[in-house]
Amino acid sequence: MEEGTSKSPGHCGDTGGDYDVLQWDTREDCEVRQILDRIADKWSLLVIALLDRRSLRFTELKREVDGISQRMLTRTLRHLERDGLVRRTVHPTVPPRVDYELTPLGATLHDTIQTLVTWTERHQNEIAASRAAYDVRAAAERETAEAETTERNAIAHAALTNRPR
Amino acid sequence: MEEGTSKSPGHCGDTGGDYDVLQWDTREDCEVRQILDRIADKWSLLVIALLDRRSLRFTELKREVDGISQRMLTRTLRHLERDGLVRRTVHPTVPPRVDYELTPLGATLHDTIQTLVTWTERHQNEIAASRAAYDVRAAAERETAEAETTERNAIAHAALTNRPR
DNA sequence: CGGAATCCGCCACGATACTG
DNA sequence: CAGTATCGTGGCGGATTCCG
Repeated sequence: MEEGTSKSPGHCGDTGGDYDVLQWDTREDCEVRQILDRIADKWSLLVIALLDRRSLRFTELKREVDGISQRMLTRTLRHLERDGLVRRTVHPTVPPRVDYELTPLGATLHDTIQTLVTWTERHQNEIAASRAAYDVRAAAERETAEAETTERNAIAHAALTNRPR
Repeated sequence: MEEGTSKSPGHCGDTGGDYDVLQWDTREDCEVRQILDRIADKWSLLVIALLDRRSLRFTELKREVDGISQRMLTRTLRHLERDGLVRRTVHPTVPPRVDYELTPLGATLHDTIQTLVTWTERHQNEIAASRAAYDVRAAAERETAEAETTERNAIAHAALTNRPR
């Protein structure tokens, strides 16, 4: 069905054998990266998560996402629709009504994403702690470095003023 | 580092009750989003994937990623280090040598990411097909719309030139 | 070798106004 | 209501230079 002809605009992965892990990353023009970038998109995740529960109208989405501009919402939805993750249904009424819903493919993506969100929720405390510790270290280092430079400057200045040889 | 440090960790989610699914998405300042954005980062995934196999030096990393600037590599590594995903080891030799390796936390993240990459690889054909179909439809629509406007213009022009009432 | 600091182009995104 | 079109800008990311 959808099998076969991957016309391969770059035909990245599945050379088989070894680790495919190393295949998808080095090529930045790889198609996997394109899709990943879309998924990684700031708004896509939110839209997908919202649509997973029920289909929504444009304005409902706009209201729920809170912070998205209509421009970005439109773009995001178009992209998701293009990728076959979201289905757009236009009701020829007046005023117009457009419903958005997740396709089966989109639903499977949402499942996959959830594991990542779960990971994030589970480890956000560790990460926060790590960040705090890092910031403390960084601040300390910056301070010592600063002290050293001022001291160095003081020495140099003293050498120049007191005994210019 | 001119990076925007996340002040106000203000513990976003877990207001309890209902679905937590709906908690992490609506708040854009949520910490989960911050972490997700980092993961979504163009280079972070690549670096993590490479470090999963073995620890690497700075230059090795730079050579393997292919396309990254030293600035971005440094930034990426600093961020990952700050989040506790990567450990940085400086050998006080000359010339200097710095090794980067995944922390246990970073390793678990890599595992989680892998499921997403697997999903992408598994469905990239469907997505490519969907995109192609969408593009065809879009092109067709654009063409009809264009035809309509030209026709409309022709009618208007005729009306103005032949019988200006 | 492994960075830090500086300059700068560019485009992604937001705000606004208009349309059907 | 559900978009498109247009313009202005902030910041991301690349190139370059200098330092330890």
